[in-house]
Amino acid sequence: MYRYLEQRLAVRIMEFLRQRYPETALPAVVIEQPPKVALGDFAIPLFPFAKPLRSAPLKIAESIRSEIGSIEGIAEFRVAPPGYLNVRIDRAWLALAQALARDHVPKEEATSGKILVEHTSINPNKAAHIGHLRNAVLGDTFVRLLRYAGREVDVQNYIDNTGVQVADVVVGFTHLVKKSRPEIDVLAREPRFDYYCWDLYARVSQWYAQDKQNLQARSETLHAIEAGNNETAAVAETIASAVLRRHLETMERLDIEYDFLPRESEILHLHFWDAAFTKLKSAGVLTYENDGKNKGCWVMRRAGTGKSEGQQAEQALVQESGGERVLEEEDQKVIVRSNGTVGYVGKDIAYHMWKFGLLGQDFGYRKFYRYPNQHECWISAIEGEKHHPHFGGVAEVYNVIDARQSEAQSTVIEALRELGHNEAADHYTHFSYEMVALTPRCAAELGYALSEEDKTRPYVEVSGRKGFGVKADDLIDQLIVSAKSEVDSRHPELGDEERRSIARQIAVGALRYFMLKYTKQSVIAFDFKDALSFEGETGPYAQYAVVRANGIFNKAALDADEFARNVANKIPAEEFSQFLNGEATDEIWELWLSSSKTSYVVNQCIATTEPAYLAKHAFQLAQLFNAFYHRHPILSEPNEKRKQFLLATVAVVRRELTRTLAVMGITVPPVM
RNA sequence: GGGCGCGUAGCUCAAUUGGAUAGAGCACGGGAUUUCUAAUCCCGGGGUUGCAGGUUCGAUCCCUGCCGCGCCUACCA
Repeated sequence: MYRYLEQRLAVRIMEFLRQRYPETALPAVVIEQPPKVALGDFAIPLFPFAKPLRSAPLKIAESIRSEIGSIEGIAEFRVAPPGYLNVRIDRAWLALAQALARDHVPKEEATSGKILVEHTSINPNKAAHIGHLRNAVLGDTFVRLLRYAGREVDVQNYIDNTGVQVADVVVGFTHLVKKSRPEIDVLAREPRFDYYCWDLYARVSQWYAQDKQNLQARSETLHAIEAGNNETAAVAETIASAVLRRHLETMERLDIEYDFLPRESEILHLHFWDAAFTKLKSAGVLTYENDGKNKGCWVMRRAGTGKSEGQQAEQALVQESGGERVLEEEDQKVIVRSNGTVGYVGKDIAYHMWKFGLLGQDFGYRKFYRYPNQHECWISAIEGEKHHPHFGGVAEVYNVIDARQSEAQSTVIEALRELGHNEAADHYTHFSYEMVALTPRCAAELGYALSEEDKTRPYVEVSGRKGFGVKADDLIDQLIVSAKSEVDSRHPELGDEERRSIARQIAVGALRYFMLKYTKQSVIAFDFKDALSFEGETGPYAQYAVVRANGIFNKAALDADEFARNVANKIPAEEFSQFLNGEATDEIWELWLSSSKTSYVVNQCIATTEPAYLAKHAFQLAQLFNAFYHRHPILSEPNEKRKQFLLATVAVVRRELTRTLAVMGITVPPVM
C-alpha cells in the first residue's frame, strides 16, 4: 500500500514538473522518509532541481505544493526548509485500505519466468555448523521473499558427493578406524552419524599432517570414487547419503525444505562436462597452454582481470622486456588439468549451463526425502523415475554462497557471457554473504586452544577440517533447552508436550532472527550470549508482541483475522480520521504507517538481496506495538468507538507482523 | 604484490544507497503498570563516523593518499 502510494506520488510530481518545464532535462524524483513522522510521511528533496530549473529549492517546493492539485491518498503538502517538500498521507484513507488488506501489485511484476535459488550446499562428510546455518537461513528466507512477491521458485541444494572432503572421511573409515562395510552401514543409521564423521574428518586431517605419505590414501580414494562402480565408491555413497539425510533433518528443524538435490556424481557420470567442454572450446572461451607453468592445461582468463587501457599499455611494456609469461599466468584460471581431469569451476560452468537450459542434457530424477507435509524432495540419478517434475531451464538464478567464492562465481558468469549467453549471465546473481566466525571468548568456552595472536583478534574462523566450530544441531538443542526452561517456569499449567512445542518455536525464532539481523557483508562474530538471548532485538521479542496481540483478541473472544476483514464496515472513515489526526496520535499513526510497508520492504529485500531489512521491519513493528500496548489499555477503553479503533489497530499490526515473521520462517507460539 | 570487503557509542550492529538533530540492542544507572501476563515499557549518560585532503547546496556513504583488520589470489572442492 505504502509502495503504491509512493510510486504514484513520484509519477505525479514528475508529470507536473515536465508539464511546467517542458524544455528542461530533469533529474529523477527521489522519495524519502522524513526523520520524524511529525514532519510528514514522505519527503522529497528538491535540491537536485535547483540548478536545471534555475530556481531555489524552496520556491520549487512551493510551486508544486500550490499547483499540483489533489492526489488520491495524499492529504497535504508542506514546504520545509532548507528545501524539502514534505507529504502527509490521508490517514483515514490509508487506514481503511489497510484494514481491507487491499494491496496494489502492479501487473508486470507477477509475470516473468521461474527462479532457481541454490543454497545450503554443504559437503556431505560432516555435521552442519553455524556457518551453514547462516547460508540456509538466508537462502530459505530469500525463497520466501520471492514467493511472497508472487514468483515461482525452485530450491536446490547442490551436493558435492565426489570431492576430496568425502574422500577424506572414507579414508578415515578405511585407514584409521578400519571399519568393514557392514559396520559402516550400521554406523550410518545412527541418529547423529554426522557427528561421528565430524570427529573422524578432523582426525584424518591430523593424520595427513603427521606424514605426507598418508596423502597417497586420499588420492587413491578420490580416484576410486570418481571412477565409480567399486567398493570404495559404494562406501562413499553410503556415507554421503547418510550425512545428506542428516543435513536435511537438521534444516527441517528450522522449517527449511528443498525441491531438488543435484549431485556432482551425476554431473560426472552423465558427462555434463563433456557437453560443456565442446561448447567452451569451440567458442574460444578456453585456451590450451603449450608451455609455462600451466603447460598442458585448458585455462580461462581469471574473472575481474579485464584489461583497462592503462593496464594494456603496461602489459605491452612487460612483453617487450620479456616478462609476458609471468603476468599472463597470474591471470589464468585452470579449468582442465594437464592430466585431463576437470576442476570444480568447470563442473560448475556445466551445471549452470544446465540451470539455464543451455546444455542440451538433463539429470535423471529419483524421490529422496518426503517432508511431513508430503512435499517431495528429489535427487539426481543416472537412471531416474519415469514420472518426475522438471527442474532447470529457469529464467533467473540466485546462488547463496559465501563471499570467499566470489571469484569462482565471477568466472562462471564470465564463461556464460563469453559463450554468448548474455541474457543468462545478466540473470545470474551471486547472493554473497560473509562468514560466521567465533569470538575468541566463545572459542575458549568450547575448549579450543588459541594462539596468543588469535586471542587478540575480533574473531576466529571456523574450520570443518580442524573440527573447529559450533555444530548446528548443538546450537538448536541448546536454544530449545534454554527456551524450554523459560516456558516451564512461565506456564506450569501446560502439558510437557505443548511446552516443548512452544520452546521449539521460540528457539527457531531466536535462531533465524539472529542469522537475519546482520547485513550480509558483516562477519558474524558468534557468541552464545548473543545467540541465546531472548530479549531486545531478537526473534522472541517480535513473537511476543504477536502473542500479546492475540491475547487481547482471545480475551475479548474475537477472531483477529475476521475482525481485521470486517473492520472497514464497522468503523466509518470519519472515525478513522478523528482518531488518527492530531499531534497526540502520531504514535498510533506510526503503527498504521509501518504496517503498510510490508510489501515495500519485501520488494527492497529482493532488489538488494538483503533480507536484513525484513528483520528490521519486524523489529520496528514489534517495538512500536509494545510501546502502544503499554500505553493504551484496550479492553477497558470506555469509549466504545475508540475501543473498536484500537482493536482495529491491533488487528492490522498483528496481521502484518505475523506475515513478516512468516516470510522470515518464524511462527508464533500460542502463549509465551 | 594484485583483487574484494571492512573500520560508526564500552560491546554487537543500523543508517531507506548523497539528505533534516548519526540511530537500535546489549551492558551500566535510575524508574513504571494490582490492568489485554514484565521475554515488556519509560528516563539517563555515553560519538572528532580510523587519519588527512578533495568533489558540492549537503559526505558515515563518492574520489585520492595513508593507517589497521579480514577474506580470496592451488593442475583442492
